[in-house]
Amino acid sequence: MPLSRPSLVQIAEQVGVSPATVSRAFNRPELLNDATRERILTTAKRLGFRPNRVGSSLRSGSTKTLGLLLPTLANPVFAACFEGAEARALEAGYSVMLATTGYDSQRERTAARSLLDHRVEGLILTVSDPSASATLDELTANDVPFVLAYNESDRHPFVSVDNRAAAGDMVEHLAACGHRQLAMISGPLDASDRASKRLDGVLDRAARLGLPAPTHVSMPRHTAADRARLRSLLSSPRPPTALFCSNDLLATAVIFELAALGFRVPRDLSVCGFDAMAFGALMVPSLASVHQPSTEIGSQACQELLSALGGEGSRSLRLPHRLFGGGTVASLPHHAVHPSHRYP
Amino acid sequence: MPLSRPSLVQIAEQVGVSPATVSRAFNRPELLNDATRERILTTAKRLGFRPNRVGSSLRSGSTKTLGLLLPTLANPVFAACFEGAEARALEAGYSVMLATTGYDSQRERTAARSLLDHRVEGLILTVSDPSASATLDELTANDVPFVLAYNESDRHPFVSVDNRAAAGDMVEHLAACGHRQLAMISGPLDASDRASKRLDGVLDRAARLGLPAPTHVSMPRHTAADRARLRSLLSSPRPPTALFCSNDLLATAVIFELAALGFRVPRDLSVCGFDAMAFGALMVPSLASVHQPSTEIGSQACQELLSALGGEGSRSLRLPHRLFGGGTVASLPHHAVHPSHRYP
DNA sequence: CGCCAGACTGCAAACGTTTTCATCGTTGCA
DNA sequence: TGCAACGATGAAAACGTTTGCAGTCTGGCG
Repeated sequence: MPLSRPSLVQIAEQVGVSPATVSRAFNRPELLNDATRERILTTAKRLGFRPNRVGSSLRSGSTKTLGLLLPTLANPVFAACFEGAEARALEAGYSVMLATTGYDSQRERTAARSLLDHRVEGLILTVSDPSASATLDELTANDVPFVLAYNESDRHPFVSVDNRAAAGDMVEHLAACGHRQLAMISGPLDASDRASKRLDGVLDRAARLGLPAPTHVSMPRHTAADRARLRSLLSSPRPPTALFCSNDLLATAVIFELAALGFRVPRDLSVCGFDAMAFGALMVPSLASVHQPSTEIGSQACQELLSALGGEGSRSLRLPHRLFGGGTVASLPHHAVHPSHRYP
Repeated sequence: MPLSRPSLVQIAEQVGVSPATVSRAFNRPELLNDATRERILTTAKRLGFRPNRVGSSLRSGSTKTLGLLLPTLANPVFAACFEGAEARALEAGYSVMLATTGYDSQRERTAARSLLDHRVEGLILTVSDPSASATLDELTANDVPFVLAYNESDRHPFVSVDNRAAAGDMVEHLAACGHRQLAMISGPLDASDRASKRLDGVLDRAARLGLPAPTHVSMPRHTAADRARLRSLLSSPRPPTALFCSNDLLATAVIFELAALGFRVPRDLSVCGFDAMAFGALMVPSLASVHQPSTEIGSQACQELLSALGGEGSRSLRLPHRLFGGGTVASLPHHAVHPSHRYP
């Protein structure tokens, strides 16, 4: 029952060997005589010794720790990302230090600094705008390896889906269901490049399909729907028949507010989201959405970071997305829908 | 553009003072002559110096880091707990190291060990069974301060709601709505003492109210509903009219499976959950549930841990729960409901 | 003038490891 | 027999801080 955990040297004294030998018993066991190794290991266990990573990190210069910097865990997408990254890190013998930013670029910087102060060896992070991020500049200047998650960038390694294409696919689905007048609903665009890319994808694909230009409504927060803005959108001269929300949390909030405004989904209006969180599939009606593989985004980002640390450099990855048709999108009855446009 | 970040001594050399003085410039600025302090701080900034916490931790014996050990972040309850704890820790100048256990007591132990190896100064954790947990024993033996979150225990400090009472209150609500034959649905009881306490609460309160003894069905996982078990429950001689699920995720899954079995909620069957995750309020119909203040559980647990570290000892706290009536629970029409039993 | 307090700073020893280099037997082989 | 090579271990110097102690200098006061 050791009051303060024993150190290497205490074990060394007990066993009657040098500290170096004890260290080797844990790190390079094959170097030791079987007998000594056993002797060391047993007394170590008896005294409840575990090597102090602080000392080890200081001397070796490696903390075996990765930093993870995400907007919020309230969005299950990021929670899954963490779990993916954590699992992969664990396999590689790394630990993970998590910090959240609340979509705030100020906190983004201070949190990143804090992680660096702890001497994490690299970072996985999601930033507001990777093309103009003080945090990323700082990381680059300090030669800290990092991999972006969810962000897309042509200057930095990232792991994400192809947000443009994914949003486009959803537009295609909506069009196939007979919708022509679309609206995109998002949070503040400057706090999420994902939302921007998705909006681009929506506009682009709509144009390509010959639909009238979708309108865009920006909500004050990423996950809450403002009733007034919603009302004014729907009372415009040519109101949309389908609302594409930039994430599932927002989509759910929108559906809720629509109910309050007297609109029923999907009878009066179709709604879809993005992320395909597990929850959406259980909603009644189920939420139409585009699935992005968050756990894999986390684990792959971790994988890329690890190989960067291993000196192999890291690629950027666009993982496949998948369209989830759902009950919240209805086919407009008065439109003939070409069979090839149907989704399962 | 420093290739490897400079150290205290480099700054000291640059400025022409001793390392001790540089250290003081950051930790005890009031001890220094204003001029020297300024000189140090500016060159430190110029060279991009930030004190290395590894060295600092080693020497001072304090890492200013807390460990957080939770079952899974896939449950928003725990995600919120993290955010609460993180925020409080940040205020106190602490960082947080998070690890998840997946409800697995094996991983529970190894993850706790890993956190201790990092020399976290204390732990906030949720275990399967606090009354028989090898992990807790180990923590106690090593004199590591810790606070349980969500668990209740008479041997260890904890922060939670009163699960028994909370579950009881929901039973009361159901009874007030005219339900008499209840069923409790949970995951494996041995992996969650919360579920056990809630079941106790249900049985106890039902007995007290003179209801027939509720049946209990255990699902293989905490968040997934097994269709077969559900079917057999509902085809029993006296099927329940209301299902109390031990958490909201499970409740949602149950509602989904019920739909597949042809039951509509709440017309054919009432369903309620526990946790009152934000999401449930947005469901249509909204999910009846018992709210537990997860963010506060996290921040208060952190608070208690901090005061334990400060030597003040830590209390156990039962935070107030709150009943959320919701659309998934219907009043049985053929029952007169006493007005005093109504909930807002 | 002498002395002391106080303000400021430096010296050097830790903290718990890892790792290079050296040491010392032993063994294999010519 | 001599020598190289090898296996097993130790000595000691780092890694970047913090901190008790001691030192220097200044000014104030008797």
